[in-house]
Amino acid sequence: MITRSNATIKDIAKRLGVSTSTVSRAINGSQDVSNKTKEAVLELAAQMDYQPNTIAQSLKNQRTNIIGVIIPETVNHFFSRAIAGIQEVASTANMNIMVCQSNESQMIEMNNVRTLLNARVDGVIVSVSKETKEYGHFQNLIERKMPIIFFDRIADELEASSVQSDNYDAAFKATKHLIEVGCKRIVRVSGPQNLYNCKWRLKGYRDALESSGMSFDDDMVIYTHYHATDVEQYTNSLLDRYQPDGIFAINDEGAMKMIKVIKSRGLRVPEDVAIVGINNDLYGEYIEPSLTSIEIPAYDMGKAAANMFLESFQKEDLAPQQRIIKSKLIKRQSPIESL
Amino acid sequence: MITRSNATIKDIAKRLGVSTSTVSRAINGSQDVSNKTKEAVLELAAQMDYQPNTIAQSLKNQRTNIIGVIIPETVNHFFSRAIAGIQEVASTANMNIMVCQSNESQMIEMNNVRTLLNARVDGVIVSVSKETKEYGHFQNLIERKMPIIFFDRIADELEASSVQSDNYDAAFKATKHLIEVGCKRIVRVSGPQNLYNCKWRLKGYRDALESSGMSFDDDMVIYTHYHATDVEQYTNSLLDRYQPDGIFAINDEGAMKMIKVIKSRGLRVPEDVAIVGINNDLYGEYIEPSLTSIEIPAYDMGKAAANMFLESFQKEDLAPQQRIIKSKLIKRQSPIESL
DNA sequence: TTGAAAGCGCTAACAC
DNA sequence: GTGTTAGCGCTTTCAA
Repeated sequence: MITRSNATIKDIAKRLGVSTSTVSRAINGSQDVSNKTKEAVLELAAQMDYQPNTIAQSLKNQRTNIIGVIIPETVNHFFSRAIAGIQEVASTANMNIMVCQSNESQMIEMNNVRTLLNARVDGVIVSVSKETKEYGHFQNLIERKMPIIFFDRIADELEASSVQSDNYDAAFKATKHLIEVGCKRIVRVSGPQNLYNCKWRLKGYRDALESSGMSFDDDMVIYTHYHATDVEQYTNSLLDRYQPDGIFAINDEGAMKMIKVIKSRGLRVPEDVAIVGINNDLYGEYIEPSLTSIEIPAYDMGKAAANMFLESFQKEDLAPQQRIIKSKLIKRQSPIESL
Repeated sequence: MITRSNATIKDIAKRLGVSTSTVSRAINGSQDVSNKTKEAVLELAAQMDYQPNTIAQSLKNQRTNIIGVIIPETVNHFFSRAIAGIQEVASTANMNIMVCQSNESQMIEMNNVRTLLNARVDGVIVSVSKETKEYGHFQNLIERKMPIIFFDRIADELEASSVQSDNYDAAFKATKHLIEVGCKRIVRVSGPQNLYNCKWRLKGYRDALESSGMSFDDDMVIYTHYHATDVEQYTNSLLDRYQPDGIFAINDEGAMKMIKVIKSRGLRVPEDVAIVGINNDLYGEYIEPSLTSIEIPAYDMGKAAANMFLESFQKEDLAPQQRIIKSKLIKRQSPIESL
C-alpha cells in the first residue's frame, strides 16, 4: 500500500481532546456545538488540511453524490458538449459525474449499467446506444427507483423522464428552408427508423414538403447508418437516379462528404444542389461553401437533463417529465441566401 | 432516502447459515473454503444478484480502483480520444476513471486535484492547463507518493512520468515537407513559449529551415494563443508583411480559418500559399483543398499513459519514466504533392 | 453541549 | 475450513 497522509476526524478529536462526534458536528455546521469548540475544530481542521473521506461518507450515508452518465461515445462533439452541460450543473450541486461510453453497443451499455450500479451512483443520465433494442437494463433501474433521465436518444417505450431536441420542428424548418431557396427535388438522407430522432425528423421533412404542396416520395429518402462509410456510393447513386437540387443530409459529416462527391461531378454547391446538415459542427463555418446546419443545443440539453436529475433525486416518486429544447437553423451558404 | 434493494454479504451468510467471512472468502476465490460451501455461496450470490459494494471495499482496502484524469477540455477531439485510450486500458485492469476538466484555468485545475483527492482516486493522469504557471498542486500529489502521469501538456519542471508526442520531429518533418514542395518563405504560427509543445515545435521548425540552408527569422514567427479569435487579423497582417508561400499553422482549426482568409484575398491554396496543420481533425479531409496535417496519436498516448500509471501503481517507488509516441504527417492537398 | 456506541459493507488477522 | 473480531472513516441516535 502506498503512503498517503490524510488527516481524519479522529486525529482532530485526539489533538483537541474531544470526541469524534463533536468534531463531525462542528465540521458539518451542526447547531449544538459550542462556538468555542466549533472554532477550535475548524481551525485545526484547516491547519491539518483535513478533507472528509467521501468514501466513508458514502458508505454511511448510502449516497455517493455521483451521477452516472452513459453515452454512445465521448469522441463526438454532441455528446462531449452534453457532458460539459451535465458537469456544469452537477458541480453547482456538489455532485460529481462518472461517464461510461457504450460504443453504440447494447452489450457494453448493459455492462455500463452494472458498473454504475456497483459504484453506487445516485442515479443515471443516459443517451441510448443505436444498437439497443431491449431496455431491460434500464427497466431494472427504474424498478429500483433509481432516478434515470434520458436525453437525445431516448427509450420511448419506458416511463421515464427525458430531454430531447425538437427533431420534428427542426427538420420541418430545414426542409422549408430548402424549399424557400428554390429547391424542387429534395432528398432526405435518414438514419434507421428504430431511432426516435430519425423517425421524427423524417416526419418533419415529410410535412414540410406536403405543407408546401410538394409530394412526399419515399424513393427520395435514403435510409442509412450514421457513420456511413458508403456516402460516396449512395451520393453517386442518388445523384444519378433523382437529380436532386436539395439534400437534407443525415448530419454535417455526411453533408461534407456529400459535398465533396457532388463537386467532383462538376456540380456546384449550392447553386445546383443545396445542402443542409445537422449538428452545426465546428468546421461547417470554414468550408466553402459554408454549411447551413441545424444546431442541436447539446450543452443546454445536458444542463436540462442534469437539472431534471437533481429534481427527481430530491423529490421521491416524482412523475416522469419530458422536456424539449429548441434547436436553431444556422443559415449559411451565402450564395443561396441571396437568391 | 431511496429504496434500493441490494443483497449484501450478510444476507447471503444469513440465508446459508455461515459467517460473512466465509462468504467473502468464497466470493473472492480464496483457497481455504470447502468446495461445497463455495459452490453454495456462489450459487446463492448469483441467484440474489449479489454485487459487491465497491464503496465498502474501497473503505476497507484503502484503494478505489479509480484513476483520476485532468484534462483542459473534453470538447476537444484530441483529449476525448486520449480519454478513450485511457479508458480502454483502465477497463482491462478493472479500473474506472473519473474525468475532470480544468477549462484551461489553473484555479479550476487546483480544484480538480482537490476533488480527485477527496474521491480518493488511486492516482492521476494529467494534461496541464495552458494557464498553469505554478505546479504546487501537482507537487503535493508527488509528495503524497500518489502515482501521477503527465501526457501531452507536461509539467517539465517536476520529476514525474510523462507521455509526449514527438513535437520536435513532427515540426521538423512538417517544415521539411513545405520546403520540399517548394516553399521559400515559411511562416510559423506558434503558441506561447511557456508551453512545452510549442517550444519544441518551434525548435523543429527552426532546425528544418536551417538544415535546408534557409535562415530562421523570428519575424516570421507569429506568437499567439491556441483558440485565437484574431486569426483573421494576424493572417491578413502576415500576408501583407511577409508574402509567405508556406504556413505551418498552429493547428487544423487555425489552418482552416487561415485558408478562408487567404482565399478571400484571391490567393490560391496550396499553389500560392501551402499550409500544414496539426491534429488531423476530422474535417481536414473533406475541405478543399484537403489539409495536410500532423496526426498526433491521442488514443495511443492515452493508452501509454494509462499503462504507465498501472505500472507505477503496482510497483512502489518506481523511477519516473518518459515515453514519446510518434506522430505522423498526413500529406494531402494533392495539387502540391504532384509538383 | 458533549460523549459513547452502533453500524454502513466489506476484509483479514487470529483463533479454533 | 470456518467463525470471531476488529476496523476502514464517518454519521447519528441515545443518554448524560
